[in-house]
Amino acid sequence: MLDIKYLRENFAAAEKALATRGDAIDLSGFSVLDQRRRELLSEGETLKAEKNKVSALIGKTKDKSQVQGEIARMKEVSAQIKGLDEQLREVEEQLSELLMGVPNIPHEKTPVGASEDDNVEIRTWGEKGSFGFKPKAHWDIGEDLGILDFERGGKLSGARFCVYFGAGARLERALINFMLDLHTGEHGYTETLPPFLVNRASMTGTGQLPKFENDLFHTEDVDLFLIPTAEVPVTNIHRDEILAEKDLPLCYTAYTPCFRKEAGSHGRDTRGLIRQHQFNKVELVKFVRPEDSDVELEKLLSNAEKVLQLLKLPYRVVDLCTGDIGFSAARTFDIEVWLPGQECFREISSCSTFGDFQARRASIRFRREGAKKPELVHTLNGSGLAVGRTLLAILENYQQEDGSVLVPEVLKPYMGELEKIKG
RNA sequence: GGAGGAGUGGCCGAGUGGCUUAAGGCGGCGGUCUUGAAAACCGUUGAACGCAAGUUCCGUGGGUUCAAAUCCUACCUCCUCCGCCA
Repeated sequence: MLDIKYLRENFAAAEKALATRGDAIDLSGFSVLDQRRRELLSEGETLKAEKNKVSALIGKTKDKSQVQGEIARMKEVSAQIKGLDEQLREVEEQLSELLMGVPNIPHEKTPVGASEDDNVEIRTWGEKGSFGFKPKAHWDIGEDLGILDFERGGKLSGARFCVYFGAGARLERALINFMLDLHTGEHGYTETLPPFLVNRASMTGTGQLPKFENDLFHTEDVDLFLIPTAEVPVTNIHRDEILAEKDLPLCYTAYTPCFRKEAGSHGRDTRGLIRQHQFNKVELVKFVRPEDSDVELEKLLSNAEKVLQLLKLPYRVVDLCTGDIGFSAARTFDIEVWLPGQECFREISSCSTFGDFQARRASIRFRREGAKKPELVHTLNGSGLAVGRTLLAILENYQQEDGSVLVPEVLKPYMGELEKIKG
């Protein structure tokens, strides 16, 4: 959510900045609602002050017959207050609906652009391997080795589900443990294991609701949602809290499965592990002081890159433009891994800063040493990494001509020292 | 799922319609004393909105009343017991 005061005082600038996102954002109702709200508030509060004063007087008067006139008048005033409060509630609801639907203002460093074609590649790492044969796509490698079974995934659940077997299942588990150990052991993150189902308030806090309910799986008998990313439960850990400055930055990592409807992507990436309704991810989440958020984003990004470097998987980093960043994000770097089987780079991590956008929605604040007033924190998060996509990148990059797949050096301890996955 | 009980400030906890501007304690912060510390003593200590006066917040939403932490109501959460269960 944007700062209502900022919007009031910098309306034109905000509108202009939001326009760089591309899609039309209607802020036209804001000024009228904002002004109406303040009028109702002031009118109601004047009456409440009067009511409080006279009620106290009535309370002090022993002989109530002397104050019958006041009592009758206050009855009238109470009714007026009730009416004003009702109007205020309606105006605030409309205002909140408007504000909750407005995306974040892009960071000043976010490149301006209309679509993903305007994203800026900022670096590449590693050598694309040269194969003496035509590299296969991971769905063929996985099925040939008997470690991925998309057909049975379909039988059990439907399209975009998969069953892992044997060394494939173990490789997924190895990657989760490897990533968590790296981030907790080397990068200073605290491991958390949050709920995979969350309530409406949590989804609203991070920005999935109210706008993107269609993308979420929802439970029928109780009003809960399956998390689309660990960002949601982990960021909401500190919802409605005031943190101590000395505890910042707070850095958490979490493994969770993620559930996405992928509404609107019918026909895209239908084969393989790229776009599943359920996938595993190790997430990194930070709560930081505003002045530290740019530096912390760089660190977060390098923490995610480290995973690919240790796995020796080639990748590039892309600075997303204003037209391509997500609803809540102010700035986003995507890490894209090289997939030789498909001869393209595919997103494997998305590292974002949200500024105070999520913190305001979720009311996550901190108090500076010695300060009286709390301030909003900045929140950041990034994948470190998407596990299914990492597994498929390993299959494609480590495949051998005979159809086997070498196990990356750093994963061997997690794979019982297995050297190679064979059919 | 059934039967009871309970939700008050950072924490504990008093408060059963107006004298609550939420007692008291703990913790935090500042001070006195001290070479320094501890102890003791004194003071101070929530948030939101509003230019301000002021208003609101005692789990959440409704209601009763001139007046609600307090009464009614629905919901949520936690605790105890029973049942079921990994």
